Amino acid sequence: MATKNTTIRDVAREAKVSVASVSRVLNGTGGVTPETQRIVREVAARLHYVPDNAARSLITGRTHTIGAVLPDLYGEFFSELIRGIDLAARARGLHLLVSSSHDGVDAAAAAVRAMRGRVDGMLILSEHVDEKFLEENLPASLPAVLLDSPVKSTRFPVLNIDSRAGALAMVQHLIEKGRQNVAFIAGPKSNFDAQQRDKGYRAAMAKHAPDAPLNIVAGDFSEESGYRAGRELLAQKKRPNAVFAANDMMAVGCLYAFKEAGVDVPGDIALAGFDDILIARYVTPPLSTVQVRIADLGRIALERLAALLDPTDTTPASVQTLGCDIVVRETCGGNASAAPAPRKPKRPPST
Amino acid sequence: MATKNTTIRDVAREAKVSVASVSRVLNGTGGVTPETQRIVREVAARLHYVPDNAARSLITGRTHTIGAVLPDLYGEFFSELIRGIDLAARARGLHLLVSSSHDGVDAAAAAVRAMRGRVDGMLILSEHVDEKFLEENLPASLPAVLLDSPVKSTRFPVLNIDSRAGALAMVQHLIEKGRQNVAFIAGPKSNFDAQQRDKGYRAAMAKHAPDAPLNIVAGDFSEESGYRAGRELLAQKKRPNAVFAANDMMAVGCLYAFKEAGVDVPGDIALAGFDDILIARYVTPPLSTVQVRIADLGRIALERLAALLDPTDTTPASVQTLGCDIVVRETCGGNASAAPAPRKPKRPPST
DNA sequence: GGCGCAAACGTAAACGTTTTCATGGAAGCT
DNA sequence: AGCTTCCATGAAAACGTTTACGTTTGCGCC
Repeated sequence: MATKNTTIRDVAREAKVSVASVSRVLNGTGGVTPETQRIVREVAARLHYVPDNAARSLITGRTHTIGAVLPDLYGEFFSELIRGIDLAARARGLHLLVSSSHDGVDAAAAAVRAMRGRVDGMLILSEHVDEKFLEENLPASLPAVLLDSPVKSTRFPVLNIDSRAGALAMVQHLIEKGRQNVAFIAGPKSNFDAQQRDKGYRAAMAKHAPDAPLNIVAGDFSEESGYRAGRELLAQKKRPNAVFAANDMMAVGCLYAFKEAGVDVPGDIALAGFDDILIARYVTPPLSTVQVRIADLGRIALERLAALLDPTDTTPASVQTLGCDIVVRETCGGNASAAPAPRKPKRPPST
Repeated sequence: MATKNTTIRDVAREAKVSVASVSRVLNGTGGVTPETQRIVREVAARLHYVPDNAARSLITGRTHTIGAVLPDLYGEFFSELIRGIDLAARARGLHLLVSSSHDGVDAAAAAVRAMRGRVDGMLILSEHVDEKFLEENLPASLPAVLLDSPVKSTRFPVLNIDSRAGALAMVQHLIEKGRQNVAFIAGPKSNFDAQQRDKGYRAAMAKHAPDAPLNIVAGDFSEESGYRAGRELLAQKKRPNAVFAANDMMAVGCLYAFKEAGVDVPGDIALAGFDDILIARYVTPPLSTVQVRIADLGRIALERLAALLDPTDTTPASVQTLGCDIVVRETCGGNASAAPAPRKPKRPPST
């Protein structure tokens, strides 16, 4: 069990060459006779030799690993993001070190620092990260890409979802369907996306329904807060005829509040969410929402980071924004079919 | 940008002590005057010193990282599993290197080998892994825990979901509700869980409804295959009065097939799935299913692995099985309330 | 045949830690 | 006082690679 692992020296000895030659063969650096190569490879295979990554990293300064620092994420957003990152990383021969599940600026700082010497670059998604944070916690030489962040940095590329445009488009759609009185269920104040969606709502109202009153109720992205918001809206003297929730879970909560009160959706009140989570298409009636291509977000972020890793890269840091599309189902009075079409068959989870 | 990172030598020089002392202080090995400690810490903080993990790993042979090798997983199972693992890992000061998204035995082998020198142990969930595979691709000294696997090894602990018992309980429940003619929508032949659920179905039928015919239709865990299976069942001369699908997505597909055909669920046919994915409670009517505590699975697996990492550990390898509970909603003629209660507020995803 | 040159190969330094061992000095004991 | 014991500290080895540099070898050319 505790047998020593075979090292490059063992291979060298067995193959009757120097360690340098073994290294050259295995790395394809060239300058080795085909015959010698054959022998080395044969011996390496026979001894089950696998280079030790720690030693390799130490000398080369490269780990071929990138770190993903994420907040405490649940559900689809998380898995899709990781999937997008992992796929893109694999395509480039990079490994993925994930560090999720930490709220608080201290936890984030610890996570970032713990990656020193472990990764070549980082993908960071956290409310708590600003430029100062990065200056303090990131080694000067570590490239990083920020996801979904308000910071405008000259050093770090930022990749955002265009929440504002998505929200604007959806609210505009509702208004064009003849629902002027659009209410908005807001997300957490501190959340960047929530802020952007709020802005989108306001912009759409100002532009397309300037006479209608703004009607904003608080929420925190949870289903329960959506449910409460729904009841609150029903209690208003003048009920809105459309509700736009800052995310799908709140929209679902709101939907159940409406159902419970016997309010017809979309007959009495139209409803829309944001994110296009899986359940959006399974609630009754299926929920209109704004789709974010999360896996793409991960992929693009990783590609941006990979570019940074390449020393010949000269692309300046910039803020890039990923568009999102509205998907019209039934809750906003669209004309989709009654039963959702079976999803295109994806490879199923193993259980 | 490319400034050299500060090393332990820089700290030692600045603090006017030897590198040994700095190492001792920072690792809390003891044997250092409080005063010296103070100085070292102060200098280390001032210089933003962070130890290089590659060097540390090289000498200690420990990386404080565990690797998770997973197949190409989508959705909830994946994210919950990772979450469970990550949480438990963090609690132990371990990092998590994930390698998902690879089917095929070769990809799995490459993933496993690439982790040499990068991790202290591995969590492996893959159809393609058997004992021979591990012997060939795992360094002798690397501990590993297998998830959801049929292999019985003396060297590697295995952690399974008790799919068989869960399926048995659910089918038994359906029969006890008066539905003797339970049909089963099977999962992929090669999938271990699918096999276990099949066994559970057969066992329950044999024991509690020995006179009813077995009625098994094929599926592949996808919603679409569930939909097709549903239509197939409806076309039978003698329709079953209950359907148990090997996972929730197929149950949902089946449910839409029934809805489309105007079949009342659970009035005409009862329905149940397996996994308790999020959408199970949001379809109409809410789906009865078998709950798997996936995050727990991840947590327990990691704890098992962590125990293996401890050299004083003597626990022998064993096959451990994690129970699962049936959750009765409306599709099996249970008596749950009409609208699902809002879920207990979890921390919301960031978008 | 001597010369130079390039290709193949080997030697050893370097990477940044941890850890063993040696050393010096202070303190405790008789 | 002389002895041992113990503790804080430093010097240096070790971990397994890559790579700069030096050495050998083979070969063609004059």
